[in-house]
Amino acid sequence: MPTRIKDFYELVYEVVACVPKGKVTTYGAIAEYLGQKGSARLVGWALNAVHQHRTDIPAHRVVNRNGLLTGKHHFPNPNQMQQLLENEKIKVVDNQIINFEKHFWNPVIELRNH
DNA sequence: TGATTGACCAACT
DNA sequence: CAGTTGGCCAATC
Repeated sequence: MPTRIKDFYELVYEVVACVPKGKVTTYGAIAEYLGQKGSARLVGWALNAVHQHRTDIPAHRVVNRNGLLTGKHHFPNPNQMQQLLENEKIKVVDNQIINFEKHFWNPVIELRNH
């Protein structure tokens, strides 16, 4: 079992860790930032095991392109994801982020020269 | 080693 | 408008 994290995972974690408080991003945006637009599923895979490698990654700030909390069931406590978002002034109704566009944080733009 | 699946997305039917 | 398909890559069976 490798003690080192896969490069792809590292990149995903780094991007997620750079998401400011009160902002959210999407799987597709991260994949696009990594230059692999079609690999959004890999971002999901990376986050699936995120808690096994890094427990300090705000995975609750990553949702699908609809602003839907598709990954909440993969949290230790599904309610925690929504709770954390609401704790950051992000309103969530019916597993969906209100004013998602307003809270959207695009790594491609924010980290373009990073 | 081949087949299947997965916290996705976009295009097509 | 809803369901299907293709694509991308890694992990599991």
